[in-house]
Amino acid sequence: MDIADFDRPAATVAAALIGHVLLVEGVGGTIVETEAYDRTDPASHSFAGPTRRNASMFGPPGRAYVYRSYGLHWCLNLVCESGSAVLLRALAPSAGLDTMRARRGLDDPRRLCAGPGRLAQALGIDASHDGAALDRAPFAWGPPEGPVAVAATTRIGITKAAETPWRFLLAGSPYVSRPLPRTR
DNA sequence: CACCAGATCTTCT
DNA sequence: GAAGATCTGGTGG
Repeated sequence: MDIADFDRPAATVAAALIGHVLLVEGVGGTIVETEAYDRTDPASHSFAGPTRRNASMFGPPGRAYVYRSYGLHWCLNLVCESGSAVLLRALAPSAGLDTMRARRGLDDPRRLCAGPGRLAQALGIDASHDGAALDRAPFAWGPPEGPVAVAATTRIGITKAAETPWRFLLAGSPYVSRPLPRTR
């Protein structure tokens, strides 16, 4: 991902990010699950306009938006077009496994980064990263290594706009927080 | 595996 | 003062 690529609709960026490698201080892996949120979306923190918490969502694209979830967890978003962002929900861990295991207090690689709170904990993300530029340290990026099969489905944990298919997955990945719903 | 309660706190109404 | 873009550990099939 080039920094300029973030200045597009969140759903476009969310799909394009699948398969890229994200590292924070050299720790991370391949992005396998994302969700998009934008200004016109009732489920988005930005829906009601700028506030103290969501200020980063209305700042320049290509930066981080970090918020506290349920008073317990940090969640990492990547800011796109003004008022929109992509929530990182899961990685396939590939770098700094020992660091992630220590931060998470468990071994199972499938559970190290499967979920927004878990991912942020494994990467050492907290409020100090809010507003940080994504094209310099501690962040580093790598392109997909081959063809990427992206699947789209509904988002998780929301009550408004629950039917909007803005959750993107690396098809078949065992590292997602929840599998693609069964079709029939 | 499914369901549920509890933890914990910032933000906005 | 209520509501969360969640996670974990418990219980019961």
